[in-house]
Amino acid sequence: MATSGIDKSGGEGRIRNAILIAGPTASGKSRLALDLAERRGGAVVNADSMQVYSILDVLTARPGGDDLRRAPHLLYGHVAPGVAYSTGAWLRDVISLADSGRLSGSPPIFVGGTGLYFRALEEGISEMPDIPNQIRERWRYELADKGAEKLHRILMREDPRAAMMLRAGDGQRIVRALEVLETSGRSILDWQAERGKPLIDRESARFVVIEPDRADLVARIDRRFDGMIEAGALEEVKALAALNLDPQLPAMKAIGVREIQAALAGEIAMAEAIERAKIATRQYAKRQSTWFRNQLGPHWLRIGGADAPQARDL
RNA sequence: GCCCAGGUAGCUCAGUUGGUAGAGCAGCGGACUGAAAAUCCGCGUGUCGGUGGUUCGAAUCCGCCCCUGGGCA
Repeated sequence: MATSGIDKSGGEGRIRNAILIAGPTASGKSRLALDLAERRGGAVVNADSMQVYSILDVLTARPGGDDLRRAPHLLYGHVAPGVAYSTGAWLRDVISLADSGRLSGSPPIFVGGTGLYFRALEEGISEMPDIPNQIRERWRYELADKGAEKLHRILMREDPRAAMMLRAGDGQRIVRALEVLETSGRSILDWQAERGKPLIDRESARFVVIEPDRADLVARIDRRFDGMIEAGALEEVKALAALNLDPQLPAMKAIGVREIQAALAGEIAMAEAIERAKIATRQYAKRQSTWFRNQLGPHWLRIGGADAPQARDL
């Protein structure tokens, strides 16, 4: 019998009967997940890198109010914006949930737009060491100071195999390779070769990705952002700004934060800020769609088109 | 009505003395192994307002017309 729960007997996928729902921003995936959770009695688990942050209630379109009463929501808004969260941290949080038994009994529904999180769920992630803050800060400073090409040359000298896998302009990944090498004395390629263990049991899981019509999605994005402004996005950005956080932190890069801050500072008109945020959201949705189209395997059920996805279809 | 400044890519504009055009933004496609709402790579998508003329050749020069903005009436 295929009971829901955690398989601790080892190896393959400890989370059974999971339902994974991926989709670009504003595609209606949260609603779909909630409908499913109500029908099946499962918990909704966030798989979105920005909805984990508190304060950013409106701008990340995080479920709230009634939604939270209709079904349990896990890993939403549980991280302070001053924390530099990561894929690895998210995976650890999922493991804790699984170990605590909160994902058993009914199908856990993972929903979000962060492709890398779904990959980590499906394939696991290798256990690289945490990078000491001092090392991390130094390489980021070097990047800002000297530029990606210069760091790429350093990596070419220290770890030529890793350097050749990366573009000379891709500062973020170059820094990652350098800090892992310095911290562990091992190439990031060697770490990456040690695939982690899948967290979900593949056989009992269901994989769904929403692929909305592009023009339709653009219209939804515009409408939704206007709604965010009405729902208090400005106050939210003010509250975030009051924390005086490093603008490099992930939470500070949520779409709309930079744009609205610029408008509040009088650098640009609010209408301009809104337009820019809508554009940034469109571009983000496009990157998500590209990922889902090309990175998700054939076992993912692709739904969408003109009709809004319905829970009863699954 | 007259004078001036403009009409070139979806938008804002560049285009030297004539040789059928190019930047930024937008858009499109792609990559992605611990910042992923991040980071990076690739691609010009065009009746050069219209029409007649000069010329081997016109976005570039000339005439007329249309449109937009400003000024004078």
